[in-house]
Amino acid sequence: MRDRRPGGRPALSEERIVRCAVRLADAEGIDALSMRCIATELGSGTTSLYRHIAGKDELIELMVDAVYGEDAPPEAAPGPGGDWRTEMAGIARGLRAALLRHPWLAQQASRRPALGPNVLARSDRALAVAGRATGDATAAAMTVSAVMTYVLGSVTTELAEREARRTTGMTEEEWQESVGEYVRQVVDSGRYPHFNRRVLEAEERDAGARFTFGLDCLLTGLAAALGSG
Amino acid sequence: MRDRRPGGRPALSEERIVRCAVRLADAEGIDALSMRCIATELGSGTTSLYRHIAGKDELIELMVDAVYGEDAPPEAAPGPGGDWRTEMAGIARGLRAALLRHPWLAQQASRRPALGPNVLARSDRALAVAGRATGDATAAAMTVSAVMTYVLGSVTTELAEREARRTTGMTEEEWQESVGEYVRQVVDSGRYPHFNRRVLEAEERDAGARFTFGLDCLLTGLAAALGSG
DNA sequence: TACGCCATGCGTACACTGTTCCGATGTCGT
DNA sequence: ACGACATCGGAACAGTGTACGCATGGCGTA
Repeated sequence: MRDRRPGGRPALSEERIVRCAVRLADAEGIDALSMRCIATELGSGTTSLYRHIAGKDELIELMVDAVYGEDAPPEAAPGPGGDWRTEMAGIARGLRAALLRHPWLAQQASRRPALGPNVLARSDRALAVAGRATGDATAAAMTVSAVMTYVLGSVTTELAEREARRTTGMTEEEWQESVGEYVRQVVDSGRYPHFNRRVLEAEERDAGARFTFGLDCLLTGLAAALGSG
Repeated sequence: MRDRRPGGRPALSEERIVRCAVRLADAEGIDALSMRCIATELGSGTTSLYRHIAGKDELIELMVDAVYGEDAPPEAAPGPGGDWRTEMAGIARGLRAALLRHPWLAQQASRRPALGPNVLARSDRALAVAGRATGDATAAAMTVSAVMTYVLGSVTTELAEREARRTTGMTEEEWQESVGEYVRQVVDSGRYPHFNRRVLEAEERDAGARFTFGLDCLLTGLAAALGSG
């Protein structure tokens, strides 16, 4: 009855669905990602998707691993010439970039552990670098864990504000205005003296600067721990 | 028509609703938290809740600030006698404990920035400690940011596994079994040599040990950065 | 004491969600 | 040419957040 694509090749496929879902989640946010939405975008019936994926949970897992498999920026995979610190910093920046590219990714990190093949590949590269700093496999594993952990927390904090802005539909300026008003009110209450001091004296560094500062400190501490181990 | 509570005092209140919601979210997970569920638990109609809170979003914000306001464990607020490093470590452990006590809390951190009064109070205490390490307000702010960020990432990673176990209803052993099977399969593929090395050689440290290791390293690096600044 | 206002509670309804069931359709192997 | 089969998709179901409007009863005021 309906017109079908000539040749009978399937219009839907796991890969097409996942790619479309990633695109939609990037554009509209993970909350707005619904099966009906994906199907409409793909020009197919809603329930047809279930011929290729088991359910929404599995779909999200596939999405997560798919974006972890995106080409890492070149700085994340330099030749093995440099020292391990700059290389590890490169890997961290690459991970941060991936998490920032797909704001929903960090949210999923708190719901299920990422264990897909592409995630494992990233771990493998990081472990290789850490292995150059220490021969102790346990120490190397903990080093990688600490760095990944810091990156995740940093991006999460950074995205929280951005997401709040997006869902409320505020522009950067409106948001600043809104938060500024609230902060001023809190400062005037005088109950948080140190917070006041920060607001009044500290210059506002952007998220990138904060990320780099903390990462440098962490790597310094790791180097110290590994060197004396 | 219905029996009402004598004295006409309102049975519902924002505080009662928030407390109940926190209890339910702790017990059943944030996904199972629905308005109908809260109302049933409270013995009231579903839409009655909206007399006291604006909507689910606001409710969650209230929940977040409520648990941030829970009494911090004593170790988090020692007298100002000790050095700033151990005090900051105490604050970090206190934050970690709060996030672990309410597994849904870390998930919300990636959706909206925490700005409630109780959150600000915690920031204030941390800034006080950081201020003892450096006179530079900007440096102090970045130090606090780095520590909080690390804690959030660490707990997020830790909870991801726990949550996955809970939603699949697996016991610790079943989960280990399930993941172990998958890991063995990956190892046998031989595509991730460093990952293999970790699996084979590294001893498995629990989440608490990993947290402490990374935190110590971060604090070491921060001390170096602040000392030379 | 009697009246009316108004905060509070809540039943109904609506537009959504993910998912299961089952029928229709078209292609391919035999 | 015919039957098996994979693919597609409409209908239906249980569940969600919440807007609307009506009942109810306590309280301030006359």
